[in-house]
Amino acid sequence: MTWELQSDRPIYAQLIEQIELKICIGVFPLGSKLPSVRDLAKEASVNPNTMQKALAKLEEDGLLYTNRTSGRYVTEDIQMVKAVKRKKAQDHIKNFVDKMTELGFDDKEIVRILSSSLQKEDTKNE
Amino acid sequence: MTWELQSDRPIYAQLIEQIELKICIGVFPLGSKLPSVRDLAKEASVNPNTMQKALAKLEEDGLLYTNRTSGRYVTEDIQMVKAVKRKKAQDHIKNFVDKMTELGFDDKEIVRILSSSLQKEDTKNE
DNA sequence: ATTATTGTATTAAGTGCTTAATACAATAAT
DNA sequence: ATTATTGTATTAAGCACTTAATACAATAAT
Repeated sequence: MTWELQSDRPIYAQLIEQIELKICIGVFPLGSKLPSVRDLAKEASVNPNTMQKALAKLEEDGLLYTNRTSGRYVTEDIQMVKAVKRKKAQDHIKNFVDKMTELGFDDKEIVRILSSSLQKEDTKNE
Repeated sequence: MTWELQSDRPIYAQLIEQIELKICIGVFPLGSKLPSVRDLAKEASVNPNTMQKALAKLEEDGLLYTNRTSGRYVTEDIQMVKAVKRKKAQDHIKNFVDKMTELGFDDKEIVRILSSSLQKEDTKNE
């Protein structure tokens, strides 16, 4: 997985989400050391200040911590990471259901449409 | 339904989405006359210029048309409106599936989690 | 004919985000 | 001891978005 940044939302907010995701799925493992701010910024093709802004927020949330000049590390609190993953999934679900409900679909229709949509995807590789 | 604007994305983009939605679900019926730019801006608590920017884009897309000083109207092309609704639903589905897949859920899990999530909502009113 | 309403355009100011270019203190590496 | 790397902070500039205050032409309403 790489960095995918769009121009229609603040970059720092997208960085926060994507770093959270990388932690959740193990690209940045529990307790591991992160690349430096400057290296991460290069990787993502953003200004170091922008990356720093994102990292500061994640640190504030407890997902990262800093050893002054040794570098930045991912939390070792597995419960915290699991909670983040759970919250992300629930947010996606709520957002999806809200949007589909706005459009006029009821719960049964939402499940049916999603299922048939995934069904179609399956058949593409058969 | 009213206007729900957040500060983390351009307002004009949110206006476009919400006006499209209002057309899709009949708040602004096919062929009907829209309130004036100034009135819509008041309703949504935004600057007339911002509302104008959104309306201009919708007109460019063909969803609205203008009679120079008589006002602005919703298209009478029901197929176009249906297509917009279909696309919106598909976009929501793709976005949801992509996000959940990123998090590590496979197709079956996605359907199962969504179903059980909606199930829980049901039981709240029983 | 006059007035009010329509969409549209322009200019100026303020805000938040991003980049660029530095700089500094702490400490790991040599 | 010296050097390189770390996170962090500051200042200036540019950009897009938003608001505010106007103004204008066309035409519906009176």
